Amino acid sequence: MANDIGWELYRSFLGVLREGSLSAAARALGVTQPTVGRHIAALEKSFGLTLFVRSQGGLLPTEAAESLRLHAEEMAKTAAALQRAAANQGTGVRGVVRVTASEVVGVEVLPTILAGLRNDFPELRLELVLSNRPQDLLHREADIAVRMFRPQQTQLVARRIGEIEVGLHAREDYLRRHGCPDQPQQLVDHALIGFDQQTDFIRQAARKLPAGFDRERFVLSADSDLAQLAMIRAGAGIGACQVPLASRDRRLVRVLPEHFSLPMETWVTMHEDLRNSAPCRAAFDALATGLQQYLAPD
Amino acid sequence: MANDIGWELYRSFLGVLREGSLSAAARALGVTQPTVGRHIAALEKSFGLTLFVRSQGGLLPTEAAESLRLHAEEMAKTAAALQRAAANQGTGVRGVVRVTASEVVGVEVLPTILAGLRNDFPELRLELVLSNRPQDLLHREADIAVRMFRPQQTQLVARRIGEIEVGLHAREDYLRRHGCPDQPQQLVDHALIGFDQQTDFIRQAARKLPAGFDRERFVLSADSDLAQLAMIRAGAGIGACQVPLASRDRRLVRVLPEHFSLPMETWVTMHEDLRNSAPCRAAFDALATGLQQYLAPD
DNA sequence: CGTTAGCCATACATAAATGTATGGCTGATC
DNA sequence: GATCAGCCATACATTTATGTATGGCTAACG
Repeated sequence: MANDIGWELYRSFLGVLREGSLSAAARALGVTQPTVGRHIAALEKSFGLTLFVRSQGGLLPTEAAESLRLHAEEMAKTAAALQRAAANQGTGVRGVVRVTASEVVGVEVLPTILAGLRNDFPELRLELVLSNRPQDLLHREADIAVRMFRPQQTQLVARRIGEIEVGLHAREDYLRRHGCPDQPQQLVDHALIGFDQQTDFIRQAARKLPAGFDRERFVLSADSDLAQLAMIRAGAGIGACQVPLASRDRRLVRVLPEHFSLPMETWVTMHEDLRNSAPCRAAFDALATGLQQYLAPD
Repeated sequence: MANDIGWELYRSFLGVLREGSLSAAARALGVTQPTVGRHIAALEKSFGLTLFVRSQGGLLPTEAAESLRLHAEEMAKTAAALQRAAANQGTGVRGVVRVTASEVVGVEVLPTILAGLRNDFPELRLELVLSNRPQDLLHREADIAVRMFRPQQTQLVARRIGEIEVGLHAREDYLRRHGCPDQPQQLVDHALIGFDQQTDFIRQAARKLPAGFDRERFVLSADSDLAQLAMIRAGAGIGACQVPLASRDRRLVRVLPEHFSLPMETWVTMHEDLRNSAPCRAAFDALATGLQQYLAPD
């Protein structure tokens, strides 16, 4: 049983996996090609197995190497998390804070809030991770999350912001041309902008939808919420979007407000260890107040 | 933004956190004290914060260092997982397989099975992690788990072994002295060996218990299942243990079998990626057949 | 109060890892 | 088919990291 293996080697290993060649990995890692080559050789010797077959134009990973990839990726993630955690540890509001949110919120709502935050704290840096899949706050894939459900785990500091209402909307001129439905059944005659049944939230919400607004009727469909929003704004038809978002755009009109209304609980969440971190705390507070204002503008 | 930090430094960092001094960490890591000292200094410089206050008799971690501890621990765990994964990748049944199980199963049932396995494959090494808290198979804290519940996650290969029955038992001579109860109410007059209400399984099972066998009646209590078992074997009173375990010991007699019977579903589980790993596969099969035999001896 | 055992810091020597330079190889492009 | 751009492997120089040796310090113990 040889001794433990230097963690640096794993880093080179991951580099080669990602980049596909010693040279490219070396460039990415800021070292030279022979160094990476030696690292891989050392690993292969330690493990007693071939990780890459040297071929022209690069190295291609063996099955064994692929099976180790996830572990290496996780090491990289953890190393990044550690480094960020350290950067946020000092005094003063400086460092990098990673914020995760849905695409729509990230594109439409957060920029204003974060810009204001950056204005108050010039030494603060922000990273946005936009994804509908919740990031793992416990392992610090992100520091702060804007989420549409009550967080389950303890160890998380969570603040409930309120409810974002989702409703059907269309552009004014679209409705003028096609008529504005005042009964759900009339939706059949309209161009409906739909969603793919992906997130848990949608699956739940789908049961509460009024008849007439179901998947088979969709004329335009997109898996991206942003694309749906863009289609609504372009006057392509009737679709669902957040009410406070639509009310910013004077051309957008709400459709069937009594029949179609989905409230989404909104939470801002972070790891409890970050309460004492000045930059995270500042970002957390800014997000909470900013989103509150988004929900209920004065 | 300084460059990324060498992963080796994190290893030294964790070493100092664990050992409490540069010298001790150096011994543990197989390097020298000045080296570790330089690593810590390098980290502190990179982060721009003090991780340890140098005091007589060692370094004591600052709050900042403590907040980074979990990340460092996780890096170590992942590195270990990667190394094990690599060791199991080669051809032939060799390498290290980590098996996790409850304490009772690990002490009473597995040794025979694993000894046989080792006999068949001398190059195979086994690590036992005994804990009632389930280990994380996805992150490979263990390779194979013996569990008392159906695994939730996909990505896991699971085989249902059957049901282990838990019943009340006591030693023959104890019952001869104190009489053998044939009604639950009579338990009141006996020395009951009890458990602390810790695991989920017990909390659920507690509801199904017959009257008379509840926490207030316990004369002897232990948080360790092994200690309870030892007390039953020592003839200290009546307690719960696995039926196939008790039936090995001729002196042990089952008590109130009609009134008290808890079946525990038993599963052997591993990560699906390990299906192609010869050592894991061998261990998985051996555990499955071995446990099956434990449940229903011919 | 001296002695011991533990610790950290420093200076210097040594070993190890990295970088530089080069050659040979392949496939693409003109 | 010649040129070029990309890659890996090797030999050699250099930097970097590590180990060795030592001194100073503090707490515990006789």
